[in-house]
Amino acid sequence: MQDKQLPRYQQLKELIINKISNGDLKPLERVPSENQLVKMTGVSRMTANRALRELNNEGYLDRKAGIGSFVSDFKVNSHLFEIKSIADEITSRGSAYSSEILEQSLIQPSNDLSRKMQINTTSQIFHIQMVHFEDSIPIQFEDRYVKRDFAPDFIKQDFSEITPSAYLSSISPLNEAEQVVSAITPSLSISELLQMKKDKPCLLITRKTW
Amino acid sequence: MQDKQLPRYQQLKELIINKISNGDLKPLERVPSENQLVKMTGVSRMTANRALRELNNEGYLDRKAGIGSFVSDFKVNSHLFEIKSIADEITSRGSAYSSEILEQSLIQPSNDLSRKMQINTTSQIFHIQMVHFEDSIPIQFEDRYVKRDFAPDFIKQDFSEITPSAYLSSISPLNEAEQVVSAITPSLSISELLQMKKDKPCLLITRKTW
DNA sequence: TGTATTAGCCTGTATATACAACTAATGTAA
DNA sequence: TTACATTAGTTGTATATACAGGCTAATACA
Repeated sequence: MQDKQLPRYQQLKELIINKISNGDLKPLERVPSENQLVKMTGVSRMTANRALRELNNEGYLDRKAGIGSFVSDFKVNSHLFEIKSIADEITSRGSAYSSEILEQSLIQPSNDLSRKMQINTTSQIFHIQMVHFEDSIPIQFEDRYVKRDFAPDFIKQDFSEITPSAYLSSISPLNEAEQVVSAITPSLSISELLQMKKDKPCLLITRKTW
Repeated sequence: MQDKQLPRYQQLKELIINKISNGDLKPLERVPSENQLVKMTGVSRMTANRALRELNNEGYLDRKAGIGSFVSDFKVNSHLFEIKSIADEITSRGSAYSSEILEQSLIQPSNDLSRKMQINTTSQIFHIQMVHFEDSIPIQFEDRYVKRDFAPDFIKQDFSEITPSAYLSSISPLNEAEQVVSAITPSLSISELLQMKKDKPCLLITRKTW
């Protein structure tokens, strides 16, 4: 694909991003200092500086003069997009968060679903449905599909303890999202789950992350 | 406030950003090259490079090797946030855009409005209401308030030719926005303006830009 | 023992220099 | 005229060097 090689500072950046992605470097963990990178890779300090500085600007790292460079805690600082966990959002409002699992299973995708997820119909997909509560008031219904390959242990999780979003972030913190927001009048079953008055509108957020 | 002076690359960045903000440098216009900045300001080429490179990363400039550095066209590339003009959005879908002005006046803000806009009640505020059409179908009702100080000629514009968003962008392209999206059932008058069926939900976008 | 100093690490910035790659304009030879 | 080479200006990258300033731990000293 890309025949010519990337610049060295970019190689350094990707090396570190990869280590973060595959869990080799965990949040808050120390990354090699500029001088260590110089010794390890043979580049000059300025290109090591550029790599770390840009990773800092992009939110991957936190750097402090005199201390060092550390992997950002993505749970706190969601820089790429506001993929805020609904649980965090509720607790940050000072309310109590709880949830109820309706469905948690391993399925074969329908034709429509496999097309949307760009997989073939023989792949396996986790499916989870749950309701999120703020102070015992149901405020969100979640209907989520996750590739089995991406999160093999997804089905084993106890999502009354950790939300799917939080769990998936812990596996691979680097997500981008594409979402469409629209206003709908929910179906009767959903409307009942959320204890809404009949025909009251709500937001439908269709989101795809990778 | 900030007693100690900013680093030189940062001073350079702000100098250029200011020239863009006050219209001294217009979109697509050429900005001084690295070597010109060296001669003009006495910095080394590397710090001029850093200033321009970061402005490029932040979306203020477009740079091409062998060509030069140019102010970004913010109408096309809205990097800060997707404050896309409704007109652009419609035309980019290949549909025909049109609009109808309902109200265009200069008012004194109510107590509530002056508080929301953080001004005093003696300031003057432009008020405009209009409906946006996609292929003759009404799809958006706009209710906008603008500080007179910010755009003194706002009231003179012919918004059947240029949308308020586009006009305000042309005055000051660097906007940030804070917006809240919610689902509502619109009032009867709005619902009629948009030719919606009664009790059909729609999106309410409350937005504040500066 | 307690305190002050120092040494050594870290990031942050700034400079001078060098070479590569790209582009547009210009000059030159066929 | 046309085709090619040259040249100058641009950004992109990489290095070596230097100094400032923040922080920590070891060290020296009273």
